Amino acid sequence: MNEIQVMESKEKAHGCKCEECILKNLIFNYVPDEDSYILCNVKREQSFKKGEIIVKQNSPIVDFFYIKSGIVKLSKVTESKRNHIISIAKPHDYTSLLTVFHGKNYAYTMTAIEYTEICIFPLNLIIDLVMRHGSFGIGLLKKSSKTADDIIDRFIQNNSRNLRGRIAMTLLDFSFNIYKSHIYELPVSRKEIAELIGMTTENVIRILSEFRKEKIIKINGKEIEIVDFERLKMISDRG
Amino acid sequence: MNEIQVMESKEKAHGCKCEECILKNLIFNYVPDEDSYILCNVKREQSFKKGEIIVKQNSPIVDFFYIKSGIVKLSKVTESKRNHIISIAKPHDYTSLLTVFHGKNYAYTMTAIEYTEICIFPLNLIIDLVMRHGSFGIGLLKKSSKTADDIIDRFIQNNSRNLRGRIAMTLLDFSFNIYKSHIYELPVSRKEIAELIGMTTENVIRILSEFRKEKIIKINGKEIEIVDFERLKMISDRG
DNA sequence: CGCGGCTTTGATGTTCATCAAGTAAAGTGG
DNA sequence: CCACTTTACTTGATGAACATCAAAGCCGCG
Repeated sequence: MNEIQVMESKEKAHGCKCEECILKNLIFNYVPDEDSYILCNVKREQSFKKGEIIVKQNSPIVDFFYIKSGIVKLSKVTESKRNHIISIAKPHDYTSLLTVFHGKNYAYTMTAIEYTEICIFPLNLIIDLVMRHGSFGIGLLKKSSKTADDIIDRFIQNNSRNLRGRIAMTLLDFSFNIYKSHIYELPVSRKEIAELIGMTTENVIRILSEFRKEKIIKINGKEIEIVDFERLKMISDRG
Repeated sequence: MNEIQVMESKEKAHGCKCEECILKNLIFNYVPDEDSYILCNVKREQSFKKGEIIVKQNSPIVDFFYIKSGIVKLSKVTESKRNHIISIAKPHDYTSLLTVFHGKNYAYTMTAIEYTEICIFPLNLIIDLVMRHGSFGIGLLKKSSKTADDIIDRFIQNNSRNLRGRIAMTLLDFSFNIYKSHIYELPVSRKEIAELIGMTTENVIRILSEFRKEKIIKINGKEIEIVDFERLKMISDRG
């Protein structure tokens, strides 16, 4: 038995490699060993390059997605053909909870905006597990209601700000909740920011330039550095 | 045994009076008889007059609410002291699903905007039932994800319309989804409409007046009559 | 190399919030 | 029940915020 074989055998014994990652997460805490074993054996793992579509709006729901690593955007086109970004999700953060339980087709398109690894489970299996383990259902309910509340909250926050406030909020959001750094590479285009916070691309650019001229941020293509954190926070709060 | 006593005895046998109403509803289908009996005995029913607060934002979560009859608004004040209406809920339509499973305090204030009857269950009981009946969990997940998706959708719809479009959408929404009539009494003030669709009270009034002058609707205080349905629909779609 | 998508800046006009001021309606306390 | 206060409703005028249009540079990709 070489080293790789030993490792593979260990993985089998524990169910699967991402067990630690999954167990850390709220949801999968609740399933007993023998079932998490099934869960692991049935799941398939798939990776997506920046820009690749994970699943398309309106395609029939068959799977349940879990973000293992990377960053994903959820978007939707309305009848008026306008594209809207609903949310930007990070690992463990969003797990395709919305829609899958009540709809026939996915309501949102999921796109990788960085290299992303997704764990894919047949929805039937998830439902079956909820049927057999109420506590798992509670876990999903918690996660799902949190996700929804967060999205709704972002909409309200967004709507009660002017454009400068929205951009400031978005920059701070990336800094705090995704990259945990005052300097980072924007994973989205100016156009996508516009679609996320409901304004035009031109004004996104214009306001980013304003912030640069006011020495609040430094811009280098997609790289953003927050220089004057206090002022950015103030603009986000007052705006 | 007089008639009333006979009826009361029948109710006990079935659990409780609203059993039919509850069973019609998605959620409570999934609980077996003996448990729905508990559910009925523990629940308390309470009625609220127009304008009365059912539960306040930030108060600790203890109960799970179910709208038996009436109309309810969900609202929230942001740090900037602005009030936002998240949703207007009708019977069976919304059951305080958001937040209750993940939060410690209610995220939204619930207010009766018409005479409303609410069934109140201790949240612990609901959680206990999900633990014991996975299918009930599925029911709640369905309902909760539907509710969230609807709210998110309304936000997107709203944000992609100009003010005339928003007002048109709102009037049609009341007509179709709540009153199922082309003539109805608005249950909310102009100010509340403004808080629901994110604009100023003055402009709500202004645009309602415009619609009146353009003979699209008739207004008599709170009474709205949709006269030119086609044009209203067009304004809602194009706006 | 050229095409399409992304980015940038400027000019222009529309949409909408804000301010102001007045009427009507609905509570409130004596 | 009436005077009083407050809240809801209404219209107009003004300016600010924002979308739209236009034009040009940039970059990656076939």
